[in-house]
Amino acid sequence: MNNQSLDSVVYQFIEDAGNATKSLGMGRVLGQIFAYLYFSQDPISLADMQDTLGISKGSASMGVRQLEKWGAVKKVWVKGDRKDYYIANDWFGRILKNAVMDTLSEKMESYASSLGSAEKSLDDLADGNGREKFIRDRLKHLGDFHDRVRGLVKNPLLQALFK
Amino acid sequence: MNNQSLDSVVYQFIEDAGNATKSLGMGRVLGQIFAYLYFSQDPISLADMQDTLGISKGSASMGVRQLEKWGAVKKVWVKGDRKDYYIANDWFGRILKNAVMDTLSEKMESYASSLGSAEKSLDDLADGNGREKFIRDRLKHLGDFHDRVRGLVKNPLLQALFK
DNA sequence: TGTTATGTTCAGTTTGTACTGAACGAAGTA
DNA sequence: TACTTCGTTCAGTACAAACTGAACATAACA
Repeated sequence: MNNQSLDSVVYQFIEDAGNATKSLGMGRVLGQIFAYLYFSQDPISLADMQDTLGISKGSASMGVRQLEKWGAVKKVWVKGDRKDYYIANDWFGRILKNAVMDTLSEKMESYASSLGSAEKSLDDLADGNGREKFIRDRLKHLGDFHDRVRGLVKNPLLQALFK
Repeated sequence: MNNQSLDSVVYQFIEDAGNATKSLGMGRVLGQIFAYLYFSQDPISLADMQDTLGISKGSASMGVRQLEKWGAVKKVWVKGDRKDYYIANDWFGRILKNAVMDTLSEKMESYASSLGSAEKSLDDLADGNGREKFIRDRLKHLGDFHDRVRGLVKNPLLQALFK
């Protein structure tokens, strides 16, 4: 019932959040920073993060910038202080959507490019024999699926679920 | 228009697929194996994979097992040969769903467990002061989001999109 | 203008993970 | 029963990604 045991609950959660983001391939510090801000009533400076989380200056700076890019945290001004302060955003649907889009959309482009150049190469050496036909069909089937996933992302039904 | 240039198209695609799965955090060999099988008309043995992809025995064995688990490849018997042969499944919707579920569902459980133990700890030291109330509220909000994501996965609407 | 306080960058280091390959097990063959 | 052929396992290795921290950039202040 004192602040220290309250802190220990928060610290535990920060650790869990760090493990979560790490296991998702986003690095440990992202989860740690966000959890720290999310359970803090007051804005937090980069120096606070370094001290509390035991991370380097560079990690704090880069981590917070990544989170800002996804709309997970917001910079706020504290009167009479030159430091940058941050608070957590709590609109998780939006945050998740931004993060997923950011990490996936450029990959989708890259896949489309691979598919396209494979098709083009096939066209150049078309001879209509059995194996070429087979490969062309499979490529087509894969391309169709790619398009469906692409459309799925823009599906208003799915968009609504993130509200 | 000969088999060699056809091969080079396929090899290029295998490389791209390997890069894709790697950048998604699934390891390079999964993409390579699947692409190889997907563009092969005949069943492929583990030895074939080692030779063609230049990977180790262990990688071929473990990779193919992972893909089998997700329903991405299927074991087939070739008459008069003791080796295991594999072919690619082409129902991508099902494969993607299986893979996502497999990698995400246990994580979701783990998150639920973190949330639960944090709530329990809070209950034990409840004093109703400002900070404890704040943390409890944020925890509740996070738990609600977790439940919504959980429900989203089972949403028949979303399920249908994977058909 | 010099000094202090802060944020950013990136080369170097650490850490974690995918992959390797030798040893083993299992199951067929002679 | 000994030998051969495959598939599996897992300790060790190699490699890539995350993190560090010192050097630098920027801006406030005296």
